[in-house]
Amino acid sequence: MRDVAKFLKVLADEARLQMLWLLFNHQELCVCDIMAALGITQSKASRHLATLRHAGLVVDRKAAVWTYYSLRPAENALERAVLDALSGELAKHPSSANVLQELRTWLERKDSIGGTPSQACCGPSSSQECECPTDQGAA
Amino acid sequence: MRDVAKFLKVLADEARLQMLWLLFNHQELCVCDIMAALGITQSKASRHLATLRHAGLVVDRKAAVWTYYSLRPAENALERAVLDALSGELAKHPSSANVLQELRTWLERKDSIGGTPSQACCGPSSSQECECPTDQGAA
DNA sequence: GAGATATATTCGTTTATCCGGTTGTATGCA
DNA sequence: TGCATACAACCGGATAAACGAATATATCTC
Repeated sequence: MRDVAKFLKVLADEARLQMLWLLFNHQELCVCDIMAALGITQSKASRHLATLRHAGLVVDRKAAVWTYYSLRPAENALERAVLDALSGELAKHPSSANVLQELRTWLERKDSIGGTPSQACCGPSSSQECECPTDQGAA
Repeated sequence: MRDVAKFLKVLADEARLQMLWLLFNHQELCVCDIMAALGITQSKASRHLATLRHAGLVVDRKAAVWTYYSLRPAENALERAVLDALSGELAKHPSSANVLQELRTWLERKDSIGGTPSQACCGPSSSQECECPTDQGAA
């Protein structure tokens, strides 16, 4: 009973739900993708992803400097049913489309540069946590 | 998205899961039934039931001094799916049988007295929060 | 090896949650 | 009217969660 509560507690957080939603729709994402899509700090992204990993909901795969996260197939009936219901429910929410759009914009930008997120910054959209120091310092 | 997290947060507590489990199996219960079955304080029972009520998961019906709680039919697909999965999952847990047994023992005792919980105390089982002052003070 | 990058982890603080004990309120009864 | 009961609501205090900032670690590049 306690482990059921613990499992639900992992899901009962908006940031983690958003991350799962992204992974429902995108197979595999690295931490910086999630940071960019959700407009959150690196610290927050990494911490919540660790929580999901410890709960067995996602797995990580390290490739060079990047850590890619993806969903892990549900192990028991409860998990399967809840995640299934969640993916259906989140699809209806207006903010879900937004974060997916943010993610796609980010991925395009990243891709157009050549795969290194450090230079994919400074775009016209989502300039929340993503500051462009060159405009101020180097000009 | 935030309301989904909030909904899950309501479920993510062992005491509240136990209460739902009791109501999955017993249609309508008053606060004192739940206290007795779970061996918790009145304060705790009332608080968690209020949380479930505010979330729309249960409804209360007042009859004289008693407040009877029962499940409220799920309103949306997520709620329905999650509660359904929960009821199936909790049935598998060993502790679930225990609390149901405690509840039945309590209900029998209560019934044999005549419906007033205040006198149904002092039995051989589950004497956790249920002290019997007559043994000490009035003998 | 130095420097840059992507991610993880630690730290101190703030905020939320949960709890038992107490008090408030309404009902029933003598 | 006064007391007991059933429950709700409030009140500190304790525990847990979440946060941003800073630091640590590992990998790549030059």
